[in-house]
Amino acid sequence: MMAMNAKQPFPMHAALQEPKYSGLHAGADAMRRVCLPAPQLQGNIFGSFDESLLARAEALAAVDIVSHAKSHPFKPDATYHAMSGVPCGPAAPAALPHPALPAPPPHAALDAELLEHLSPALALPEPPAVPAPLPPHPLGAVGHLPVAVGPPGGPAPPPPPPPPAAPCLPDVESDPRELEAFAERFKQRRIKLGVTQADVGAALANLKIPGVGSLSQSTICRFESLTLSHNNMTALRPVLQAWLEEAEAAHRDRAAKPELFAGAERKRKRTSIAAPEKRSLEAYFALQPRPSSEKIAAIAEKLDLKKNVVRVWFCNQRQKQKRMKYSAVH
DNA sequence: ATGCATGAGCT
DNA sequence: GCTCATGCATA
Repeated sequence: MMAMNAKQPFPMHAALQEPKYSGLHAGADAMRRVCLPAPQLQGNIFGSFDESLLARAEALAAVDIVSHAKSHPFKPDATYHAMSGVPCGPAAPAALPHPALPAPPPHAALDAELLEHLSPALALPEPPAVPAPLPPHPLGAVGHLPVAVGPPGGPAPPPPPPPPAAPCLPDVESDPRELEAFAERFKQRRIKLGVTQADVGAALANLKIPGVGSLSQSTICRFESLTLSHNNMTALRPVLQAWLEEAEAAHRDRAAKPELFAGAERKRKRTSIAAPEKRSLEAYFALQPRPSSEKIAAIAEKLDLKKNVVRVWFCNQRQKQKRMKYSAVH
C-alpha cells in the first residue's frame, strides 16, 4: 500500500542552496573566526572557570527572572519589520548593534561581573565578531536558489532544474524593503483569498515549478513574518509570488484550485527545555555563543540535558540571531 | 507563531 | 561540527 503522500524532507535543498553563497559564507565565517577571541581564550573561559562560570551563569539566569520576570534576556528572533523604517541606504542609524546581544540593564552588572572572571579582553565575545560581518548579502546568487522542496508524490532524484522563475534578479528584488513590502502584501492577499499558510505551502507543489515542491506552514508563516534569513526570503519570494498570481487568477475565474493536502503520520518527539535550564542556556549564550564541544558537554551535564540537545539549542540560537538580522544592519 | 530537530553540504 | 533551509510538534 502506498504510504500516503507523507511529505518528507527532501535531501536536496542544501545541495541547491547557495551555489555562490558558499563562498561568501566561507569568507564571512573565516573573518568571524579571525576576529573572534580565539579558541584558546574560549578554552580559558570554560576551562578555568568551568564550575564557577556555569554556576554564575545559572545565578545570572536566576536573577534575570527576578528582575524582569517574563521578558527574555534577549530576543534573537529579529523582527525584520520592526526595523523596516530604516532605509537600506548607506546611512545606517545606529539602532541595533546586534539584536541578540544582551544589553539589558537588569543584569548588565552581573554580566560584567561574570565577564571579569573570563578575561578582560573577552568583555563581550561578540562585538568584534559580528559587527561588520554579515556582509550585506548582495544576493547576486539568490536568483537561482531553487526553493528546495521536493515533489509531494515521490522524492524522485533531484531533477537538475535550471533556474526556473528566478534568473538573475536585480538587487531591487533583494532589497530588504521590497521583500518586506512583498511579504506584507502576500499575507494580506493570501488572507483575502481565504487561504491558510498551510494551504499555500501545500499548493506550491501544484505550481509544477521544477525543483519546487511544497513547503510547511512554518515556512510560509516565517516568510510572512520575515523571520527567515534574507537569503531564504529572496529565494522563496519568486515562488510565492508565482503562487499568489495563480491563486488570484484562479480566484478571478472563480475556479477554486484544488489545494491538495495530505497529513503525515509520523510523530516526532520535541524536547521541551524547562524554563530554568533555558535561562541558563541563554546566560551561557550571552557569554559564549559558540561553546566548544567540551563546554557543551559540560553545560549539558550541569543542566542535565542531553549534549545533543544543548548543541542543537546553541545552533538554533545562532540561527535565530541571524534571522533577518540583515535588515537591522540596513 | 515558535521551539527543537533534521540533514545536506561545507570546513 | 557548523551553517542553513526547512519541518514537525506544540504553546
